[in-house]
Amino acid sequence: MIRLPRSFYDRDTIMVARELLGKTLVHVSDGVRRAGKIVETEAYLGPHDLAAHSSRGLTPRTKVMFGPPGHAYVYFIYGIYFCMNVVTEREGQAAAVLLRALEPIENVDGRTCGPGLLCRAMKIDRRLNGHDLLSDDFFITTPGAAEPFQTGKGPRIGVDYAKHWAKRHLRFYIRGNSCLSRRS
DNA sequence: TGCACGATGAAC
DNA sequence: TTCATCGTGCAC
Repeated sequence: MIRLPRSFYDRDTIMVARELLGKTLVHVSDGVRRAGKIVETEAYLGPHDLAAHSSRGLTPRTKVMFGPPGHAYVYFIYGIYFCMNVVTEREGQAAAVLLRALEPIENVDGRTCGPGLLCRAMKIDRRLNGHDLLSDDFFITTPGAAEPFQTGKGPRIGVDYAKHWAKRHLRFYIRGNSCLSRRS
C-alpha cells in the first residue's frame, strides 16, 4: 500500500485539505488495522488565521504545528475528545488540516462523523501527537478503486470567535455524503 | 497559582 | 439550550 509522500503535505494547505477527500486513513494498533475514507476536512492556514491554534504562537501544545509537514497534530478538547490534524507546508509554517469525518472501511467500531468521534473510533489519542504519517502504523493512502465525487465547501465549524476568518470557506467535504456536520 | 473557555457530542 | 470534563494559555 502506497503511503502519501512527504511532498503531498508540503504544499498549500487548502490544496491539501481538498485533496485529502477520498483518501484512506490507516492506523494499526494492538495488532488491529483500522481504516476509513476521509469525507470532511478543514484547513487552518497558520498564525495569521485567527481560528488556528497556532495563532497563539509557538507553545508546548502547538509545537507540532510549527514542525515539518506530514506529521499528526492530535489535541485534547473539552476534557473529553481528541481531534486529529495533518501538519502541512514547510517547517515553520504552522498550518494544518483537521480531519472532521470518515466513512468506515475496515475494523472501525462506532461512529466516525465528527473530529472527536473519528479519533475515538480509530483509537487515536495523545500518544499519536507528533507521529510521522509516513510510518508503517499510521498513514494516509490513495485507495485502489476510487469512486468519483464532487466536493463542497463552507465555513469552518465552531470558530465563530475568529472574526472574519470564521466566514471563509475553509471546510471541504464530499458532496452528498451522509456523514457531514449538522451545524453550518 | 487561579481561572475562563474550547477546531465536541449528546441529551433535553 | 445545556452540560460533561480537563488541559491550555493568559491574567494576576
